[in-house]
Amino acid sequence: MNTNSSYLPLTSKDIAKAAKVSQATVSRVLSGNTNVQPETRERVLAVIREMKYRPNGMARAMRTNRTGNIGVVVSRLANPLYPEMLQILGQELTEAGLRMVVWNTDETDEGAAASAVRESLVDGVIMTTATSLSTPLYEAVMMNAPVVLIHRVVEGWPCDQVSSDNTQGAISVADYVVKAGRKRIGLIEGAPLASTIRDRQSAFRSRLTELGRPLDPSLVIRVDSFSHKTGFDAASYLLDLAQPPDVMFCVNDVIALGARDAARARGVDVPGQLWLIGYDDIEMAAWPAFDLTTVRQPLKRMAHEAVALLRDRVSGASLDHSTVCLPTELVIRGSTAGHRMDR
Amino acid sequence: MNTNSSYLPLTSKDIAKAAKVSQATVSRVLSGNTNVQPETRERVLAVIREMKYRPNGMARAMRTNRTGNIGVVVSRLANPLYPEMLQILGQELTEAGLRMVVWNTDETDEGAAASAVRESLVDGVIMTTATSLSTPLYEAVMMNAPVVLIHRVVEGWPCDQVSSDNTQGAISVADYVVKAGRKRIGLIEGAPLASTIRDRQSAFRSRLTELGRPLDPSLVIRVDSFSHKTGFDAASYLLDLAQPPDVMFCVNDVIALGARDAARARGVDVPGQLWLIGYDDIEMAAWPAFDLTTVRQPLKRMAHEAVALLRDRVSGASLDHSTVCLPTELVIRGSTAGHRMDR
DNA sequence: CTGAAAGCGCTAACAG
DNA sequence: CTGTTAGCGCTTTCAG
Repeated sequence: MNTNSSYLPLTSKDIAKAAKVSQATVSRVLSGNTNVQPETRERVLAVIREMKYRPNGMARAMRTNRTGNIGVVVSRLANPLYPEMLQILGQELTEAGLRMVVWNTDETDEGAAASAVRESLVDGVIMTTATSLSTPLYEAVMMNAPVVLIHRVVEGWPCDQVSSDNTQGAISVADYVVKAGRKRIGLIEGAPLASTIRDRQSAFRSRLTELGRPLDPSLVIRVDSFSHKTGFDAASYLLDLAQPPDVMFCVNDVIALGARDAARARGVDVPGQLWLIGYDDIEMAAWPAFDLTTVRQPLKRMAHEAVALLRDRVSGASLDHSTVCLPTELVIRGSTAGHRMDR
Repeated sequence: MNTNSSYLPLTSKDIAKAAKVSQATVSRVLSGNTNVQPETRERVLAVIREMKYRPNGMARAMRTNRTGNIGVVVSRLANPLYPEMLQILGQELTEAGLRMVVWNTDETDEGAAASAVRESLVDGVIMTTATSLSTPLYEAVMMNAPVVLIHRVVEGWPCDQVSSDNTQGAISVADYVVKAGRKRIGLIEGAPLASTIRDRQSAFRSRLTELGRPLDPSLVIRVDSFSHKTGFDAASYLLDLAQPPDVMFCVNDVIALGARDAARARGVDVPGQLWLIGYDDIEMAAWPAFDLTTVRQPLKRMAHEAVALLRDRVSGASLDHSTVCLPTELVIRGSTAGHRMDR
C-alpha cells in the first residue's frame, strides 16, 4: 500500500528519530564530510532512502550562505549566439554542481540580476551583455558582488572579465579581404556600445587604413539592433547602391545571415558577385543555406574560464581581478571561397 | 568618503537599530502589507536607502517556504524552438515576479529538476520535454510537487498539462497537401516518444488514409534526433530515390530547414519540384532563405497558461489538474506556394 | 564518534 | 500601530 501520495514535509529531525540518532548526525551524513561511524551512516542512509527524504535546500542555503544558483544574463535569445552561450554555460555550471538562473534582458535592465546577488538569491552572476551603461550591475560590482563579465567586457570595472580577441578577429578579416583583392569593401556595423562590436569595427577600420585601403564611408551602414531583419535591410541598402560593395563584413553573424538572404532575394550571387563575412560562428553559419565565412569565438573555453573565476570569487578566494582574452579563429566557408552551394 | 566598498552584510536588525524601531517593524515595511505609521515607514525606508540595505532572500525563502524560483526544463537549445520557448516563458515568469532556472537536458535526465523541487530550491517546474520515460519527474509529480507539462504532454500523469493541438495541426497539413493535388507524399518522422511528434505523425497518416491517399511507406523516413543535419540527411535520402516525393512533411521545423538545404544542395527547386512543410513556426521558418510553410503553435498563450497554472498550484489552490489544448494555425509560405525566393 | 545547543535572517502570531 | 517572542530546517561549535 503506497501511502506517500500526500505531502511529506520530512525534516532531518524525523530522520533522526527514525534512525535513533541525533539530528546533528543526520546532518553529518548528509554533508558526508564529517566523521560518522560506518554503521551509523548506513543506518541513517537506509532510513533516508526508505522515507524518501530530501533535505531542505533553502535551510541549507541560509545556513551556508550559498544557494548554488548562478545568475546568467543574456540578451534577446532571438540572436542564436545567446542560446549557444547559455547551453555551454549551463553545461559548465551543471558540471560544477550549480544551477543556472537566466535573465533575458532586451539590451537593458540587468537590475534584476544585480538585485538577486545582493539579496543572496544567487551566489554570483555571469554577465554576457554588460556595457558601461549597466548601472545597477556596476553598483553590485562595486559592492564586491561576485560578478564575471563574459563576451562583452567593460574596461575599468573591478571584476573578472573573459573575452575573446575581437580586435585580432577583425584584423584577420581585414587582412583576408585585402589580400584577396576585394575592391569595394562594405561594413555593416552597429552601435559601438558593446565592447565586442566596438572592437570589431574599429579594428577593422584601422587595419584597412594601415593597409592603405581605408573604408569608403558610403559603403558603411549602421544598424541599430541585431536581427535577421536589420541585417537584411542594411544589406539591401548597400546592394541597391549604384556601386555596391563586392564584400561585406558584418559585425556579427545574425546580421550576416540577414545579409545573405538579402543577396538571395535580389539574385546577387554569393560569392560570385558578393563576398560575405560574419562574426561569431554560430551554428547556423555552417548550414548550407548560408555557408558563411566568419570568426569563431572559443565559447567553450570562455565559459569554462568564466565559471572557474566565478567559483573562486564566490568561495571568497579574494584574488585580484583577472582579465582573460582568448584567441579567435577565421573560419573560411563558401560565402567567400570560390565554390557555391546555391544553384 | 565612500566607505561601502567592502562587504556589508547588513541585516534587518541593523536597520532597526539605525531607525530606532524594532526589527519586526523593518520586516513590516519591507513586506509592505501590514500597517505601519507613515512617518515610521518613511524613516525606515530612508535608513534602508541610506545604508543600501537589501533583505536576505534566503532567509525570507526559508520562512515563507517559497523561493520565487521556477525551474524550466528544455532540451538541447540547438533546436531553436526551445530558445523561443525559454524567451517567452522567461517573460511570463518575470512578469509574475518569478525567476527562471533552466535545465538543458539532452533528451534525458530531468532528475536534476525533480530533485530541485523536492529540495525546495525551486517552487515548481515547467517541463517542456516530458515523456512517459521521465521517471524522476513522474515520482515528483506523484509526490504532489508543482509540475506543469507544456508542449509535450504525457497522458495519465496527475499534473497540469498545456499543449497545442498537434493532431489538428497535422490534419490541416494532410488536407492542404491532398487538396493541392500533390501525388507523392513524403514524411520525415521521428521516434514516437514525445507526444508532439507522435500526434503529428499518426494524425497525418490516418488523415491521409481517410482521404483515400494512404502514405507510401517507401516515402517515409524516420530520424533518430532532431537537428539540421538529420533533416538534411533524411531529405537527401528521399530526394535520391528513383521516384522522389513531390512534397515532404517534416514533423518539426529544424528537420524541415535541413531538408530545405538538402534540396538546395541538390538543385531541387522548392516549391517547383518539391513542396516542403514543417511544424512549429520557429522564427527562422520565416526567413527568406527558408520561407517555410509550417504549423504555428501558440507559444505565448501556452506559456501564459502554464505559468498561471503553476502559480495556482504553488499557492496551494488544490484544484483539479487542468489539461489545456490550444488551437494551431497552418502558415502558408513560399515553400509550398507558387512563388519562389530562390534565384 | 555523537549529542546538545546555538543560531543563520527573516516572518508571523501575540500582546500591548 | 509597534515591540516581543517563537521558530522555519539546517550546519556547526562545543562537550562528552
